[in-house]
Amino acid sequence: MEKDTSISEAFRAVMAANGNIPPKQQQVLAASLELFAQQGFDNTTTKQIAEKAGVAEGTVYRRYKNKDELLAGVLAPFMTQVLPNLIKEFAQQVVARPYLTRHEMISAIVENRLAFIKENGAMLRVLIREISVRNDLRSQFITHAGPLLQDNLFPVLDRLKANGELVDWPDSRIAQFMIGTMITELVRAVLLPEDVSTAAPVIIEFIEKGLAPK
Amino acid sequence: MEKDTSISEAFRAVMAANGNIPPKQQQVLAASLELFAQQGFDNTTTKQIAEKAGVAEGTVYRRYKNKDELLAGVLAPFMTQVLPNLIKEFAQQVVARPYLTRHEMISAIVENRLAFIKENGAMLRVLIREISVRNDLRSQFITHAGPLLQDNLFPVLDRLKANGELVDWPDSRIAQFMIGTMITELVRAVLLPEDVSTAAPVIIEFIEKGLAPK
Amino acid sequence: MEKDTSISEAFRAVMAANGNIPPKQQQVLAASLELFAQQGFDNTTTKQIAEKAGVAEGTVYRRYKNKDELLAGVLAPFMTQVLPNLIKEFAQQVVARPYLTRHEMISAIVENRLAFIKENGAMLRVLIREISVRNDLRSQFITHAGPLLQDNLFPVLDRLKANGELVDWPDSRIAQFMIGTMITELVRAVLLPEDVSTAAPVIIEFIEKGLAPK
Amino acid sequence: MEKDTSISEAFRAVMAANGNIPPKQQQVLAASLELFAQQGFDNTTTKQIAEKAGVAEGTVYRRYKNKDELLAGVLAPFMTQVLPNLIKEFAQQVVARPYLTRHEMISAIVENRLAFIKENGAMLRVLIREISVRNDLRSQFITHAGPLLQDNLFPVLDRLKANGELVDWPDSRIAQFMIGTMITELVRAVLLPEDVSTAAPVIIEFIEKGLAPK
DNA sequence: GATGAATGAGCCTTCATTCAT
DNA sequence: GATGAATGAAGGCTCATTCAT
Repeated sequence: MEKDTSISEAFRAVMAANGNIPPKQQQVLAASLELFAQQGFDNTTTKQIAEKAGVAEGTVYRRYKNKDELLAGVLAPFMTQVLPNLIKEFAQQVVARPYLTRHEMISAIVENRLAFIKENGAMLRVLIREISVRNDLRSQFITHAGPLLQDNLFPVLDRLKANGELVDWPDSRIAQFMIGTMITELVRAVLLPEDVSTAAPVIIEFIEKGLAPK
Repeated sequence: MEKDTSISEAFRAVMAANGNIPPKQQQVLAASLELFAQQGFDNTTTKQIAEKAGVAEGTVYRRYKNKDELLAGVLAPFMTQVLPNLIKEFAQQVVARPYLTRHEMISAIVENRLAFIKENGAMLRVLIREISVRNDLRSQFITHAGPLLQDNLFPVLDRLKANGELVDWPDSRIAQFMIGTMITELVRAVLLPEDVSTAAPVIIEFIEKGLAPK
Repeated sequence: MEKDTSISEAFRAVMAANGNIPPKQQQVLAASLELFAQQGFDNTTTKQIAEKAGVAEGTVYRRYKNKDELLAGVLAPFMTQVLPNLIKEFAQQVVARPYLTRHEMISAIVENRLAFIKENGAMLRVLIREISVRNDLRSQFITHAGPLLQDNLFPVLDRLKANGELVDWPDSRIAQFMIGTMITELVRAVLLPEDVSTAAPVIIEFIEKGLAPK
Repeated sequence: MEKDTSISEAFRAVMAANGNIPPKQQQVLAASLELFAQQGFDNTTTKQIAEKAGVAEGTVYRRYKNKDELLAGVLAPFMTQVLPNLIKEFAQQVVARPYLTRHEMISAIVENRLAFIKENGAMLRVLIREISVRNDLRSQFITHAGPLLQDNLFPVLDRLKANGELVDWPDSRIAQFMIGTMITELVRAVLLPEDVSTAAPVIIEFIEKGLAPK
């Protein structure tokens, strides 16, 4: 289950799916992601990208008109493909079970989403870093992620609340705690890179107890 | 308790305490912090800083040899003064009570630390953003924050664990959940800036339940 | 007498005569002329030329080694074919008449040369613009046009002068005034594009009177 | 009366009048004009300008945000200062005389305007070259020069026409012939640079006869 | 012959930094 | 100490040109 940490499976899958992206441009995207994650967008030069991708600098600009569009090109597939698939996949696992318990739901989310988060850590780090400073990205993210949660996660939460399985807080708050707690694992990986303990069980327990009804 | 979202009380206190920082340089620091938080370090020019500070560009360089030192100058007081004071203040509130409950501890942390986080949101955002990309800052942060937690928070956690008040997880994990959950409030403020609901009680309840022993 | 403002009859005739120019290259030449006239040589990219010509960028380079040769390819037929034919044609109209009047000569020149100038305005504009900056083009032009005038126009002028029909100025000066006055019509067309008044009679009158003997 | 052909008196006067243009920026303007005239705007690099002006490349951008504004900076004083002064100066010479002859008027125009044209040849060449390709410049020129002629030259022409001194053509046409004929001297200077004969008398005679009433 | 992806030199421009006043 | 004009290294980007298919 351990994947190449620099370029995620999901990313590669997206690029493969987009069969029309020529290989050199895929190398450019992959190199960009890696460098953006390591050094930040602003500290990465197009020359570095070209070198790491093994292409000329001009090639970087064949598909992407400028550096900003390159960033968009790196993040867009994540927002429009990876994220939606992920959340819908979750919904499918869960929506069919009428008597879902809190534990089952949270396990379903955490267990393979956590692997996903670690696997896509680079992309997530770039996304989070740039969202904090780019209004266009922020609103794009809200536009994409908001409805996804609203349509796929919130109905499940409401059902659990109705069944007395879940504390009666607004859905947005519950999502904040669930997602937030998972993301702390990303931060932990940055601050304590040597730590490799499997965190999933602990995280599941923390969220599960934290979200129990009073 | 007065809030100034751009330049925090704590920041001003530090600068005032450092009586040897001349007023123009304080303006430079304040302008830098604000601009770094709004636009990011890399997207902020020294010209913008000079303008907002009401000084000439050359003046920015009197005390700070270069832009990197200016960033250090903005963040260092936070790391070396604000953060230590904050944690030690917490320790004093808590260390004297032999039969501290989990609820009391978490309330003590959340209640005024949350206000602090919001108040110093700008600084924290700059810190978090730059830590993710600057190794020097990251190790500096770990060097400073690690021992502080080790010395002031972890003993308290150990005592609560010994009293059966707290789940038996490693201290670092407990800290991760506590601090992480609080920081989700920062993120929430960025993504949903219009939301102003008081989150403290909910956060306390979530952490408290989440960290209860099985 | 059909006008096509973008690609002149004369130009097409030249290209047709040069039977060895393949059609794609003719399209390239035509597109180049049009774009050079509209935007200037330097502001025209080979990509634009390729697009307008409906060929691939590489095809532009099959016959013309580089962009400069393309410019030469556009202007050369004008200099070596069109211009000589034009002047010789004029000479034939005029040389046979021993008692040519000033009016007859100037009418002969202006009347259909003016149509020619307007028709080939694009080419002339490119030529004039680039001559002012390219020494090779300038000397090439002088080499071609100088003898043509010398051989075909100047003898006629001399005869008229001998007959007391023409003011006794150096031939080069007389040519300057005749050609210059006609070219003002080009400039007028650029500055006042909406104006379409027939200028020929006025121009003939102006030159005719201006060149009368004292 | 011979002036430095590269940087005209008028240009220097304008810059001196604009007392607020610092010397380095004047050097930049002068170098730009010279290079634009010699090589054309597009073939001149900012590096060349900086070198010729004896400044760093960055200095070129202190006053002018980009290369286009530099071109505007070179030409604007000509359009807004030099040209108006020139035409008004002419009007003063001529407007007071109720019984002005055609010869007097044309002499007044040609005699020192011709010197001016040669003196400012560089600027005029840049202006003419760029007007043919830049719509903004063209309309700016029309906006400036049109009314100037309308207000200062045309009334004089009308008076002469009323007095039977001038052929009855539209003012714009008369202006076209007068100005056009003078500008042929510029072209002649480009094509026959070695020729230094004084052309003024011949030009005056040509225009004067050409514009005589029938 | 034709294509168009790829190249990379070189351009315009920005901006952290210096230093004479 | 303060100023801000000047610097020049370095970055983003363009586009004429090449060449494998």
